[in-house]
Amino acid sequence: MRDRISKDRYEPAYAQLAAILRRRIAEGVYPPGEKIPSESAMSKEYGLSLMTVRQAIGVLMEQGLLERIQGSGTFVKPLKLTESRFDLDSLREIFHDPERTQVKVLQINLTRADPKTAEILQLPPHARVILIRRLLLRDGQPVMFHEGHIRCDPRRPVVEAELSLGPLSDLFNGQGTGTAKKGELIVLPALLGEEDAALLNRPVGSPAFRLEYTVYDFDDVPFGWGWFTAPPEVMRLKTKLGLWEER
Amino acid sequence: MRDRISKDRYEPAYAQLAAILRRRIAEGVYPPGEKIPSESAMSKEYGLSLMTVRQAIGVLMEQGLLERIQGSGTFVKPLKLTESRFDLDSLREIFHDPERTQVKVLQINLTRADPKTAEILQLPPHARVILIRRLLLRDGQPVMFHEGHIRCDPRRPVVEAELSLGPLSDLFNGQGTGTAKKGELIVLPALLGEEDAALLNRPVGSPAFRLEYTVYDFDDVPFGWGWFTAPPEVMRLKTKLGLWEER
DNA sequence: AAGTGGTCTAGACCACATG
DNA sequence: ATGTGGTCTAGACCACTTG
Repeated sequence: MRDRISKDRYEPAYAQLAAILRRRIAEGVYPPGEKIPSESAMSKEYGLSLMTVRQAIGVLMEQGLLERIQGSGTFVKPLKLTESRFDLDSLREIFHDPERTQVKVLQINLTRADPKTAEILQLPPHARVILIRRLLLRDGQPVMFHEGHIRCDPRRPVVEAELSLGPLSDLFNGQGTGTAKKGELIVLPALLGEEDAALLNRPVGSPAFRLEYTVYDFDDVPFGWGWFTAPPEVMRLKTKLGLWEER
Repeated sequence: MRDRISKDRYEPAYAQLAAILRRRIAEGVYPPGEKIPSESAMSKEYGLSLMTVRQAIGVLMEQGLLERIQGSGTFVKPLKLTESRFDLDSLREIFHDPERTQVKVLQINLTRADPKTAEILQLPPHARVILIRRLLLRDGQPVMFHEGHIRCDPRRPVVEAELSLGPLSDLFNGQGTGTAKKGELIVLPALLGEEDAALLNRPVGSPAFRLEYTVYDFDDVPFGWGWFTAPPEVMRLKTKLGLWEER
């Protein structure tokens, strides 16, 4: 109870309270599964308004440390491996600095849709599509392979951005100014085939991630799909959960 | 401007406003990258308090649809594949119903730590550890393989839960009542080796996920590590981003 | 019935970005 | 200087859970 919120400080009150609660959880004062003091109790104890207390709890909820149960209380959440979340941070680095990243276009064609592409893009068989295959290099070393299929739509100005030699930033850092409304992604384990392995300069049959995507425009029409192939060193799916130092 | 918040309704005002904004984004009224009306403007327009408007925006921010930039405005966020997040929902199903899930213990030993285990668990070479190897079955079909190494600590009552035949729920649905403070996980692509393949009843060399974990107790001492091997059908890493119907 | 979280208001002042 | 989001208050009433 000796913890206080200092008013005259750069750190907002809700953040201070969140830090206090976080520390108490780490010290075992509030063990996993247990209830923490009620919002009104903390409001009085620290001289904060209810909304501020709630904001502090909100912070720790986003971090997966607390759980609110209406009418019953706020509880310390035990670790659940099934609730872990992975993101593609490791790829962000790559696409965010054009200094070290180069793109080598292997192939770019106006061609006819194969059956799978026709199905995914909801096109008649043999409709026209654009096929792109490219290699992503990092400091000159090949790190990722990409194959993409784009609907060939007269209404859309065949998005130069998507064909550009640029750092793919349009696909990964925001679809141009907004052709895409939604997308679907799936990560799969895969083996490097002969071609992939040669391109990426790795042994045939070594394990890699395959990131498949489909993107839809604002009419909910799928306009592109494809995949990236990346070895695990490049695309790390790593996460922490529970109480690590700073978040 | 014809949208209104109806007061007398089961749906909270902030949710109604969030739905309105969501629809406007979907309709292209607020295109990606553009600024939406200011909080005070919406506060006046809909007759809501500022806090309520902020809550609505907060909802859409969590969904990755909006981005607040202090002093500048709130913007519609373009799709960024690198910001997609994957979770282990597919595993949650498995561990949550003991009806269909069985665990078959293949091996359970008090043994000596191998070098890797000693390093990870911060133990002297050849220290005592518990080794568990088990097979997870779903409707009688093998779906997942687990190998775990647990620190053999006299202070801790060798957590029966962890050794139990139970549905592993302690590992995946909350570490008992709270032996674990934090954990680290990494997903890797892998090939099924001879043993794994035989156990899981799959072809040798087929691709699979390997989920490696380490868990720490409240003294920050690592007390267990191990991995799960699962074919992609079992452990789906799939996600959507952008504007799908209901979230 | 009492306690808890969930929603909401009508103000206030501050920090930051932009012109 | 103006407008934006960021924080905060001191109340209020409602919905839910529990004894």
